[in-house]
Amino acid sequence: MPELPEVETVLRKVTPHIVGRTVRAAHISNPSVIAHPDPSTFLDSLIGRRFVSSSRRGKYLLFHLDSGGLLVLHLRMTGCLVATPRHHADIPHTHLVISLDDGVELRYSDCRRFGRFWLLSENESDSITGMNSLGLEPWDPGMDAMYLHDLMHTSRRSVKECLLDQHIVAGIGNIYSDEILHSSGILPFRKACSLTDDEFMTVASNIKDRLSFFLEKNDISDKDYLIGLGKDYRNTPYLKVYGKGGEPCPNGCGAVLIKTVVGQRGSVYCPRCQK
DNA sequence: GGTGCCCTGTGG
DNA sequence: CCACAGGGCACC
Repeated sequence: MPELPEVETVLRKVTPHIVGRTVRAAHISNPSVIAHPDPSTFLDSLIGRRFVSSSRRGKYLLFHLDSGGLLVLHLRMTGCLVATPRHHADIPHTHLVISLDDGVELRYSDCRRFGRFWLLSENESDSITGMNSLGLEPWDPGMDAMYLHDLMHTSRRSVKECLLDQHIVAGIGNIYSDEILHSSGILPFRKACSLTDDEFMTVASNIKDRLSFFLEKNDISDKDYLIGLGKDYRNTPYLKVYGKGGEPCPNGCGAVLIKTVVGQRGSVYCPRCQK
């Protein structure tokens, strides 16, 4: 479920509760969310370590350990990460609980179990998470019209498929690709190679603009984050097209939004505003 | 590049 | 009941 703005929100809400804290214990109740064949090595590398910082790359969360190791998490569709007080009420589908030295518990729940944890030891080259082949971050200064042009102008894929391709720009998912393309006035099924230079510029600008907008809208208090179990993303009141097929275009153009499938993903667009 | 698959829950 | 869900991988 979560796309970049949601993952960044998870990072911001969880980080203050874990940095500086040491892992006292960890319990895996479902090893399928641990990417390593042997979860006990995962636990061995984690227990006793201190969290020194955290960061994000695309939709991956990175937790840096004092050992020089790196705990990596991808939430995929339904992953939720929350820091709770000790003895907080059980959260359904909890697969990993990391207990910290101040009593806080870092809990991972994931209904569909698509999410994954990895643990990279210091100096271990990362050939397992997929992070090393990610494209630029949306707000990287190099993520501009020329960058998109270079990676997309010979592609026979649709522009939407390219926006969803994490090797091009990291962090865009199905909701925000639709929002970006509506704001850009570009049909999702347009071939990427058909975009003009002006359109590449518009898309580059709207990627930054829309993701910034939704990141800001996702701001949430610690209390409400815990109540919502980290999945109350608060973007829905502000979505213009996603999930709104059959409704009037929010631009007031008079057309009705169309729901279709592009690149195997549900997609909504305005047949009048998007060319 | 297409397709299936990993899973569970929800809505039509 | 089936279709679908905000992700990404392995496999042709």
